Amino acid sequence: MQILIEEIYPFFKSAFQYLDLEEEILQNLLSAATKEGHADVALPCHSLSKILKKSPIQISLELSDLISDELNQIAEVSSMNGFVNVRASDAWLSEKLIKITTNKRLGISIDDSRRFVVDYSAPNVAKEMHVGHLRSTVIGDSIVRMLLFKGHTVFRENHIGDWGTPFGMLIEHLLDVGEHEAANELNVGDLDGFYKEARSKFNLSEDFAKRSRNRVVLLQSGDEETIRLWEILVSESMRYFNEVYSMLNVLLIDSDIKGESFYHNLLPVVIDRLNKSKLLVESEGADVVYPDKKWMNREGKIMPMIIRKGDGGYNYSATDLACIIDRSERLQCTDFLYVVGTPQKQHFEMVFDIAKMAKLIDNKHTAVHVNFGSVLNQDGKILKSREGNVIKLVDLLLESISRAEDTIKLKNPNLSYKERIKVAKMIGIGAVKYADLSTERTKDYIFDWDKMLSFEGNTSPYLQYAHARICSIFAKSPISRIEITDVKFMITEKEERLLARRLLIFANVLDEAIETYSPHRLCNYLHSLAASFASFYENCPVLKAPNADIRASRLALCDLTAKTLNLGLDLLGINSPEEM
RNA sequence: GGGCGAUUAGUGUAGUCUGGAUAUCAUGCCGGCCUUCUAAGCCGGCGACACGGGUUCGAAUCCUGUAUUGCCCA
Repeated sequence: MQILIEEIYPFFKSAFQYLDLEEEILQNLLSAATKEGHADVALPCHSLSKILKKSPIQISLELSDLISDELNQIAEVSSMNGFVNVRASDAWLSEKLIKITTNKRLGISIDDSRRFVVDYSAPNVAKEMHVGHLRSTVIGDSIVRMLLFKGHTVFRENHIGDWGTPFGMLIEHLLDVGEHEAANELNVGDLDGFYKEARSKFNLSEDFAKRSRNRVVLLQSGDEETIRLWEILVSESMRYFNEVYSMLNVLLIDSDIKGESFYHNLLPVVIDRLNKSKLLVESEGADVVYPDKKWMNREGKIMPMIIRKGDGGYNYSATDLACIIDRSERLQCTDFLYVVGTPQKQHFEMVFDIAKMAKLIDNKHTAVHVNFGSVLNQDGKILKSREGNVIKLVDLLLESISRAEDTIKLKNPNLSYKERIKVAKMIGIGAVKYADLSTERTKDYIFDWDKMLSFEGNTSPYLQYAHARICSIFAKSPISRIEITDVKFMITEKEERLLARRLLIFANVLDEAIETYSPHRLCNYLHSLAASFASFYENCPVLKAPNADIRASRLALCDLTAKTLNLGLDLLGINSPEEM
């Protein structure tokens, strides 16, 4: 409990001075208790044993004697097994609760503002969005929300695949099918069908393949008619992607699109910069750079990063470096986040390495590959979009919503049709997003319909349910939520104590979540909060509390819990229905 | 061949950076709780740090070896 540590630190400091111990030791040792049941903050004394030539038990006793009286108003101090244990007093908890309750940001501080670019989602034009895009989109979006809330400037960038050789065949296929017909096909979301047809024609017909290659050349050279056709592909795909985004309730909008084509004109600049830094060398006809950190290829030779192939075509590495130039120099950003799967790890390490070598970025910049694990099927194999085996993201979302609706019908038949539809969307989409956000992002993820859509356990419906129950209390309460001001919290029951403690660490948890770009930390926290609320709810009557003061206090606990759940879920990009 | 990562109850999962007390949470299974604010809930019980060595007063956490496994390498 960070706020308690800060508060009691000075007392420990003077006790340490009295014992002639260095402050640095204190800084390392004084920390949140590992067991929630033992204490809030603990100081293990075992390592002091050597210095003071006494047993840890004796030291912990002495230390607690030294500060026990001083901390009287704040906390109870005891010693056990060579630990000094500090447990916050009910009065102190109450006082701190008042502080965050009267604070619009629930005690969350605003950081010194930095300028971030978050690169996420990145679907491919004329290709279906699948579960792999889900991870990037959902994780990236939550990180964006958290950064914004902490007061940073954030540029969202949706780096869509809208350039390169496949567009030759896609455009030729578009011409074959007819513009209107093709737009229709893309519009209804049959992107994979369109792509596969083009691909199979490319493989089967020599003539079509030849046309496609010519078309790529036209596209690269900026031929007006070709560009017009290309724009049809892009805009129809985007219309479809936007439907998915709107369904998913993510922040991405059209102006966030910075596709590969957007950086096309910067590619010669990349070559120029690398040349000026004398990094670019010729190898087997290609322009390459050897990063400082050495990588071996299969033949055991030092492997360069290819910037431009022998045929003059640019590699992804060139585009990625162009992005860095644009983001650093035009947008003046300091922090670059790439929400991209772990398989790209080596690629990004090389890119960042080269960017530093070429002085495209320096010490004031950070470039982080916010990597995430693969989506696996039940057999533990990578879920790939094989023929006839694609799982369309839209279908997944629709099924989730429909399952949520079935459950609502069952559990709350009194809800009107209109409400039910609305709430089913919040729950169905929330369940899918939460399933993806709540596990440590670098781990592989097993795609499991039943688990994803189950409303039991560590899931968003559980959190949403806790929120809805609180709203339901207020719906029946004579005191409304806005009337809750300068309440005196009366923390007396063990369920109230636990709930209060959980409420107080929100700001700290959020800081940790954003520091490591780990939404799952926020998820785990919200689940623990909802669980402690559920326990409180069962054991501490609110509206039927023993007296008016306790009722007011409990209503205030309810209100703060609801606000915390609401804000926490919002930072995950999940809605909190008021009834469900 | 080189590089990077992973391994925690039947299942899933947190903790590993920065070592600390009885390893988190969920699911599952067993047993209780609806005339009382939404039982999508609550209460109680069962059950795990892959294996070996090292460092340390103390190791899931640090070092090292082995096994299994995943990914990346014009």
